[in-house]
This record gives sequence, structure tokens and C-alpha cells, in this order.
Amino acid sequence: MANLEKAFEALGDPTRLAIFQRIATRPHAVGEIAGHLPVSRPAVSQHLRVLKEAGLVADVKNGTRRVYEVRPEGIEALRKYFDQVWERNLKAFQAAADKKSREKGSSDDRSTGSPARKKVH
Amino acid sequence: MANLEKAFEALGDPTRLAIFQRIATRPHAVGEIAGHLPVSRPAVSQHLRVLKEAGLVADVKNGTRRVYEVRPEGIEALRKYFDQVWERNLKAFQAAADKKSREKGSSDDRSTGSPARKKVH
DNA sequence: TTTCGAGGTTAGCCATTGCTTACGTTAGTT
DNA sequence: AACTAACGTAAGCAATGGCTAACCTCGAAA
Repeated sequence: MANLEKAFEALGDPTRLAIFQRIATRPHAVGEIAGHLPVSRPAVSQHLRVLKEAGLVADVKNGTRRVYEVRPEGIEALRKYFDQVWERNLKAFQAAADKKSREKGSSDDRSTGSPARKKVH
Repeated sequence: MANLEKAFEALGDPTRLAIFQRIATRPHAVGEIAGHLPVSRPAVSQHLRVLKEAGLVADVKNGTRRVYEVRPEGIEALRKYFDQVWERNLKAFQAAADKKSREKGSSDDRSTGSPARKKVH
């Protein structure tokens, strides 16, 4: 889960997201990526390091070149996460569709210490 | 797709991700969220604005309070995206499993203008 | 109507971070 | 061995961005 945070931080930068998108279509070498972006090659290198440390990509040496490809495990983690969120909120919507009948205030955890809410009754 | 970028930028900040995670479990008011985080309430407000503009959450007014909840459409977009990436790379792996037989160099688009790669032959 | 609670907004500060330039490294090529 | 292509790394800089403090708005209670 701590890895999820790093994954989002990695994809949070527009340039890094663009790099990831490109790699997601097919494996790429560093120079190829830099050639299609308005930043220098070292910049791409640094971005790739972040993506790698987040577990989203992996590199394979091929001669003097380094080919980067997506790491399936990283994608799986994100996929599963949004599946969870989706399903959890799907239930919430079904439950909300059932409402109308009961309007019990439900335990309301408040941190500001304000007085208990009176029911609208 | 331009919205995807904003979504990732939104979830890229650790505090904002924490806020989103909390809302993802159940709808929350602003004060509740701030009470569980080491940041001030205005900070939470600003984060919520970003999440809202990214289409990830929506707010519902309830008296003087504002309850934030997840926006299904935003989740769906992210879910679909990773499904695509996953499936595309799944095929790539199956294709890689088939390899071994043919090792034609495949057209290699290079940007650095280096001489054409000689096949290892 | 006055008071209070909950939340959004702004200005400004400071830490983060993305980018470039320069350098070091490795592996092919001649 | 010398040369070169392809990367990674470090330092330094400028801009982005997150946080707080102070202020303003709105709705509900007294």
C-alpha cells in the first residue's frame, strides 16, 4: 500500500505520465523517449528512475542501450485498487437507492467537537 | 484523456491521496477529514478543490456542512485505463512467450539520428 | 437579530522538484 | 587502443505547489 503512494506520485507528473504512456504501448529505449519529448535525455533518465522505483517499469540491457518496459505487477496493483474502490462505491450507490425509508442519523464521527447534530425531523 | 492527467496529478500528492482514500470508504465532511490529518482545514479545502476539479469527488451541501463523496465516473475512467494497459501488455507477454522462433530486428524508430543498427546476426 | 459553527478564499512563505549542464561509465565499432 | 554512441549521475537553479494565518460567507440555533 505504501507502494501505491509511490506509484501515484510517479504518475502525478505530466512528463512522467507521458513517458509511461509511451512505454505502455511498447518497450522503448531512453533516447527514443527523449526524442519525442520537449525535455533533455538526462531528464528522461531521472523520470525513468522514479517510475522504476515505483515498480511501474523495468529496464533490460541490450548492448549499450537500455530498453524500458512496463512491469505487470505494478499495473496489477493499480488495477486492483480501482476495482476495489469501484466495487465499494457501487454498493454504496445501491444502498443509497434503497434509502428513502430510514433516515437514522448514523453515528457521525466529528473531530471539531461541535454539538451533536439535531435530526432535521 | 486530458482529464486522466489531472486525475493522476490530483492523486500524486500523499496528503491528497490520503484524503481520497478516506472519502473512498465513506462520504466525509471537511472537518472530519482535517481532524484525522496533520494539516489544517483550509489545506484540506484546497486539496478537495483539486480532487473535485479532477472529477474524482463531488460535494453535497447539508446544512452548513459539505459532504464529499467519490464520483463514480472518475473512478471508472481510471479503472478502464489500467484495464487497457493491462490487457495490452498481457498480449505483449503472450507474444513474447511465442518468440524464440523468429528474431527479426523489428523496425526500430530512433530519434538520436544514429546510424542504422546492424543486426546482431 | 445576534451568535456560532462549518467551510471556502487569498496572500505569502518555504520546501519540493523538475530541468539543464557537465561529467563519468559502459559497450560496441574501427 | 582509440573513438563513439547510449545512459546514468551530480550539482545548481528556477518554478511549481503545499501549508498556514487571516478574512469572508452562509446557514442554523438562541
